[in-house]
Amino acid sequence: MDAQTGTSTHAQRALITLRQRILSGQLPGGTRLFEVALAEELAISRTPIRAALSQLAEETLLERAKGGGFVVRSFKLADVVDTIDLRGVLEGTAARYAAERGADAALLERAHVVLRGIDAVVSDQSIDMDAYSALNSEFHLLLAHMSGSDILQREIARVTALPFASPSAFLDDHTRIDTLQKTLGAAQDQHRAIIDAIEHRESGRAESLAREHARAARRNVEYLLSHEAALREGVASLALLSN
Amino acid sequence: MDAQTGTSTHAQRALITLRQRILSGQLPGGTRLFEVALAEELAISRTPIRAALSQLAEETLLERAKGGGFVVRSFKLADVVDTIDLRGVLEGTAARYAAERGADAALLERAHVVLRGIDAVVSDQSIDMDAYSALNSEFHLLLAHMSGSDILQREIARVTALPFASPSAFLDDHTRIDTLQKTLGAAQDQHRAIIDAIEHRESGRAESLAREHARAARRNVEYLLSHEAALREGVASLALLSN
DNA sequence: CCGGTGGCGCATGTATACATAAGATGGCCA
DNA sequence: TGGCCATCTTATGTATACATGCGCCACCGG
Repeated sequence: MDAQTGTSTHAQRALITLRQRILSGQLPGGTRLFEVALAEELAISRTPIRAALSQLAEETLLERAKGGGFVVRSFKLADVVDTIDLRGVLEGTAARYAAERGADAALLERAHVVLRGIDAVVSDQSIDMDAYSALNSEFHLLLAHMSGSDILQREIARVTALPFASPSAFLDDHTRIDTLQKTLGAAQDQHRAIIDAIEHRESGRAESLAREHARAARRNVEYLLSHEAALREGVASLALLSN
Repeated sequence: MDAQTGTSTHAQRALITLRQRILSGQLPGGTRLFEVALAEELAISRTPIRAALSQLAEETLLERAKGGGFVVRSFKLADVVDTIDLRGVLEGTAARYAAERGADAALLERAHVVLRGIDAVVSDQSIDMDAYSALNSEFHLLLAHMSGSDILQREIARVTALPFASPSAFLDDHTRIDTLQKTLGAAQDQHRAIIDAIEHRESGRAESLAREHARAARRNVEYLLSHEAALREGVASLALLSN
């Protein structure tokens, strides 16, 4: 019905609208969301609004307030760093499991295909960031899958859902091409090393490498944040930060 | 209003009732929950039922079905083991952070008090399991708190919410006193070692110890499951398992 | 001037009627 | 006899009216 969003129900559209507003910082952390106000603004009834709010709470973007109601979750700078580190810990565990238990051959093969794809993108003169982002995301997805643990995979997906903890966060903020190429090249080296460790069943090495790989993303954030407004401006992934 | 459950709203009561049914295995994994049926049975309208179902989805006990509706999440045996291991990984990270960043003095002091309390309970002739359970839970809560990371603390709380991943799961299934006392004594040694490592800022040791501590719980589960029906019967924490 | 108390208003809780879409079912036709 | 289509059932989606409960503010009494 709704060609714009591709969804049919009011609740779905409200969910998408509100999520976008939270992620963009338009609804800052700590903001309380009132059902009636939202219902009037979106021109629908309270019922689909409540459904949307519930789902946003599942995504951890909202928290239930005491005595009912929802409040936009607020993220401090330390939370961003901790979440990225947490992703490193979880992906490290995934890599370790893959090495210990043995990764599925088809997944490993696909990983090599993805790695070659990233090579092609990075070596190109003008880097296609969308293509890189897609391939990078798939690599991290494959890594989680290789763990062979549904529980772990699910948990990684949860943490990764936060925009600043996504493997492909902070990719669109590199102004100079040479710096970007160097950064992506280093990340790619780590990708290769992780797969190599998994294939050689070196679980400790695999875990350490995956952790360190996330650490690079953390360094990137810390660099962005140390330069305050100048760089932080226009970094979409950080729009929902509190301070 | 409701003296039994101590809650006031219909949604709260429905939440408690349904959660109990899922955890007890009365509603097996894969069961689809129909709003109308539940509403009639609990003699309330669909609205509070939907509220309760949403909250159960937040607790990961329910999953949203394609095309709407909710299904009871099903846990395989491997999921139990993986979740306990995941707790170990997360608590290991908490212990490492505490060692690296330095734990709050008040929390450390409280931890020592708890450890002395556990000593008293364990050395007693007939062990007061409720007292042990409460102290053990508090110890693990303190550990998460010592990490100094809200993100990590929250994630540990999420994982720990599952009954079989709780630090105090599988405590009421020990028939012989001597075995129990030995088990709890070993766990207590690990508790002490973890705190010692944190106090001496030995982060690697702290992380390893916390992981191994969870591993003990995992061994306990694997033992229970290897003896099938005989032991598994009557272990409340495992009631919601699929097979 | 201060403290308590009453009421009022707002936000969520609840019930219910109606809309809609997807799946089950039965019959009909090839 | 098998497959397809219409229809009907059923479950969720949505709107709306009413209930409830809590907090705030003002007013009154000391």
